[in-house]
Amino acid sequence: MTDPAHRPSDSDPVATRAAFAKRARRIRHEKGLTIQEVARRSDLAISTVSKIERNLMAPTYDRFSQLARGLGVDLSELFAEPASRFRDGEFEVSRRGDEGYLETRNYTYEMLFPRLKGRTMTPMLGTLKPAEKMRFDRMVSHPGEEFLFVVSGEIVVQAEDRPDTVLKSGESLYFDSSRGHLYASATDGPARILCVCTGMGDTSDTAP
Amino acid sequence: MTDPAHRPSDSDPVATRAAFAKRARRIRHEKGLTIQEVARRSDLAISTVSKIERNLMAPTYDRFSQLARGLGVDLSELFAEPASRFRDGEFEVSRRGDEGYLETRNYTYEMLFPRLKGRTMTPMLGTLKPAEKMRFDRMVSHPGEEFLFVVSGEIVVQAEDRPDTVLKSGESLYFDSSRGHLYASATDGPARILCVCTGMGDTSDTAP
DNA sequence: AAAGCGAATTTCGTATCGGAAAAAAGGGGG
DNA sequence: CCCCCTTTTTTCCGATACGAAATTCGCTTT
Repeated sequence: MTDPAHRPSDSDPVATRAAFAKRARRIRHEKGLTIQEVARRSDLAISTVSKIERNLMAPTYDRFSQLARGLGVDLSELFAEPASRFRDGEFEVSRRGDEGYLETRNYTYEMLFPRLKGRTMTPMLGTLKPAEKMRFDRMVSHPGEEFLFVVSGEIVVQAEDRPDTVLKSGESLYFDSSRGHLYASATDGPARILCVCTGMGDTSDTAP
Repeated sequence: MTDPAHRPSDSDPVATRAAFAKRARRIRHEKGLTIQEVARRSDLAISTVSKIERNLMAPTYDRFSQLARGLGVDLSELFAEPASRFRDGEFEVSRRGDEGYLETRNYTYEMLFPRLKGRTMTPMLGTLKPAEKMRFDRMVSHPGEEFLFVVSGEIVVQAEDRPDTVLKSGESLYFDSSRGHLYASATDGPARILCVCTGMGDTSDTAP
């Protein structure tokens, strides 16, 4: 009915509500709660929770907000469907050199937790070759944020619209990954860095 | 009573609605849209959009779902409080010992980027005292995820429903922070760790 | 000033939400 | 099978969302 031309994201008027209803019920079941329990914790009427879960009505913002509290989830979580979620007591250790290597001409990256699906952060250990031995690649940029910590050695960071920055062992950097960036060792020898990214999904793609 | 900012998952019933209203209007202004334009694209009545933006009513699920479409944003974006958002090319270096210390009986934590508002990750450097010298605190837990890397020394990690885990220098750990946890040095001397959390807002609160 | 005009707000009637309580649907015992 | 207890659904009605139209606001133009 609206212009066929533009489609912002997807968004469906009432179609998504059915999905929302199912999600609400599923979350409740996963947490082992009863309707009355949720009703009590959210200060909603029992009947209201029941109707919402069966998609018999469209809750107002207020009820919706209360429901989230009653379910013990963040408001935005009620919209975050997807699948492989990092959840409930996940706990994994990484001994050095486990697996998930990523070798390029200038870096050697080791993905630390390649098997943990749905996590927010993507940590990796890298070994940087000296700057003079590096081929000059173009800078990389990707959505999300990036935290960089120098474990040993000394590195130089090139970033778009920024003077080069030298970081010594123990120093760190936090920046918007969408700014183009590039690392290299600042000395004759290699340098070890620890790099934690967000917004990379959880599949290995391009190195930072 | 609740945090002034927002965050963990508590969510106030109607208090947050005001923030929601402001956000809706701000997004509309940022996109240079008029109320009627949004009304047209979302198939909402003009008056409805106006009332929602001024917090004169609590829209139903269907309405704010339509509103999101009309604004050209994803539903979840309407709830993701950007507040002070980390944005567009942010770039900050942390030399060791800058500031933001957090000293407790058992740990010494140094918040690495206390000034960077709106970031997703909260990185900190910690020095752990030996286990035998630690007072036995109860485990801490908080929403979000946590990545821990041992910079030097050797540590022991206690976690709920988990056998104690010993991590040596260079090894790391990734887990759901809502599982109760506690760290200590595993040797006679202190240990240095790097800890990166998510979901802590960006104000310093309890140590991990 | 007054007029003109688009944007935003207010008014008002109706459709719908949403709470309290009644009814129904499980689920075990005895 | 009947009774008792818990969980869920249905019913009923007061409260509220929400659309159409009227009104007011904030401009610019003459």
